Amino acid sequence: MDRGWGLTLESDPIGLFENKPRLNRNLFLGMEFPLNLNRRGEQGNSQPSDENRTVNGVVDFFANKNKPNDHDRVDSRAGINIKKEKSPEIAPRTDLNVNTGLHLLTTNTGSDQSMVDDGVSSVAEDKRAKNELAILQVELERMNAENQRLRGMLSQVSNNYSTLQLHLMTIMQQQQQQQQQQSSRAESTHQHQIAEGRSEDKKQESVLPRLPRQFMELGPIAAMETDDPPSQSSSEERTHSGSIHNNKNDIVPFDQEKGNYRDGKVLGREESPESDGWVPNKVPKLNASKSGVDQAAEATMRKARVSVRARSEAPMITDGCQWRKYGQKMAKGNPCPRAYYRCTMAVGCPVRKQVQRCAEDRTILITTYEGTHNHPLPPAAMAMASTTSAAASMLLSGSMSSADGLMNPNFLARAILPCSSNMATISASAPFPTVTLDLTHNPNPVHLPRPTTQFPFAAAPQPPSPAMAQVFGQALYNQSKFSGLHVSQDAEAAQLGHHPPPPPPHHSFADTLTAATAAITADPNFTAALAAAISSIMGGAPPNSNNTTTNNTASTLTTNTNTATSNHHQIIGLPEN
DNA sequence: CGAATTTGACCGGCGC
DNA sequence: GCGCCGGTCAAATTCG
Repeated sequence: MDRGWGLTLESDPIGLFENKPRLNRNLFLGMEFPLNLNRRGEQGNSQPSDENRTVNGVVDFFANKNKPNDHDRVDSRAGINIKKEKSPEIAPRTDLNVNTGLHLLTTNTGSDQSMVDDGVSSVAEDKRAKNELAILQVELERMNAENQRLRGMLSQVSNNYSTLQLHLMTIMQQQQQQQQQQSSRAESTHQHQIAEGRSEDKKQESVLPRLPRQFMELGPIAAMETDDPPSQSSSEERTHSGSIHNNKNDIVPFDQEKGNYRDGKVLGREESPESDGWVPNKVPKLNASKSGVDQAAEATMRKARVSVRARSEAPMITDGCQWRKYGQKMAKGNPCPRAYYRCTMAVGCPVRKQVQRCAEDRTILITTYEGTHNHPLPPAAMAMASTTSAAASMLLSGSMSSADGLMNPNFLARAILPCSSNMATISASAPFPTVTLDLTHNPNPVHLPRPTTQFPFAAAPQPPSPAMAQVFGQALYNQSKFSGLHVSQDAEAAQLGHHPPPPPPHHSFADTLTAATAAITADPNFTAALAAAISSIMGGAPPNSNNTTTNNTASTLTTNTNTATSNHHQIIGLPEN
């Protein structure tokens, strides 16, 4: 059960706070550190669990303020904390009376007080401080009222935004349906003249340009569609997701108490998805009113998964997002339990992930992501999310456009990574294709240089462990490779095993990453750009690197795909060890 | 005391 | 139709 995280800044899908209410954004930013550092109130002790949930004070502020009955408490905390805070970080701001006044207040009651040796002037100062305090309180109340109003506006605009997007999606689907009908008519007309492959190409052309963007930009809407497709009458009809196992072809006999997870009484659960914004992992049954391509596209869009294999002793990869565990199960063929998490950075975010250790090598942590975030992400989360989105988009764009793409294991691999069928074999099998980013293998020096640059965890104060830092740094690095914007200056040197240069400055990487991510997601021809970038990189453009990573940590980007059927999972193209 | 996690119950697809 | 199985829910429990 979700417990009302309320509206967060991340759930600002239209960038309202990026544009208009500058004053309030400043207010929140001004409160960011006091709230974050001292958010438990007067005692000043912060609760670790809360801090774990807190990416930054802005997020936390919004989340708490919107919880019922928590608004006043948070506000009072803010006031108290600000008064307590003498930190120079709360700089006077000409555009923000609250902080300006508080700064004056703390100045008067703080270090400058020693300068006041005259009793009369001290009383006067005290009076003045009290007056300012009263003014500030009034101002704070006014700000709170304005915040409430703006929050209401934001909510309304968000709703309108969602409604419009749904409407747009409906129109786009209708248009595409018509387009495909025309296309199929044309195909049948020229059936004897046009080769089958060319027909498939035509279909690809009509489908491909739209889907990646749909995935990247309309992900939230796609997720909403799952819940309530406007043009689909059978919103209640659902099929179940296919199984996703560990990425090994292990059919290890596994005896477990099967009765634990089956049988029982019927329970009405239809209300929960709407009430808490959570979209169940269900795929609507194929609707007869839709074309086969549409159906496959929708199903694949929702079910595409990206699995990340990484060596880690930690129970979970730190990917910058906030997750809540909602289940754990024993999966067949793996003695290690599989944990289920959902993203809690925004209300109703459809992204989930499964975390499970590999049966063969329990140092390998398999994290499988599904869905697209419906909220902005911090840079650290952006890295992983964009990487997985990129891989999923890559997969979807190929798999949905053609039956061959779905059935041919090497379809995408040949198209995208012709230089290496071993490292980057990709397959996509209906209904739930999975791309595996294998970060556990050493790089093949011929095809891929050893990327050992350790990147910072932009949103994490400290990595959970050096190994994790390397793993996730690898993910970040891979992201940068995907973007094609991470310029390498020592390609050949690294490829030849020469001593690599020192790592790039950390502070600039986050910016680069953000820019790269933005560039990726903004590219209308995402798939082509991505393929080109990867091809060029795989063709021999090694990145900056150093020798800080041990050999057993993540260093190979391998895009594998599971051929997922209900009981058999085939890994194709796993690098031989 | 609120939030996060745990864990048994339950659902629904799919294979036999 | 039955049973297996992955996935999800939600009450109970734990944690900070």
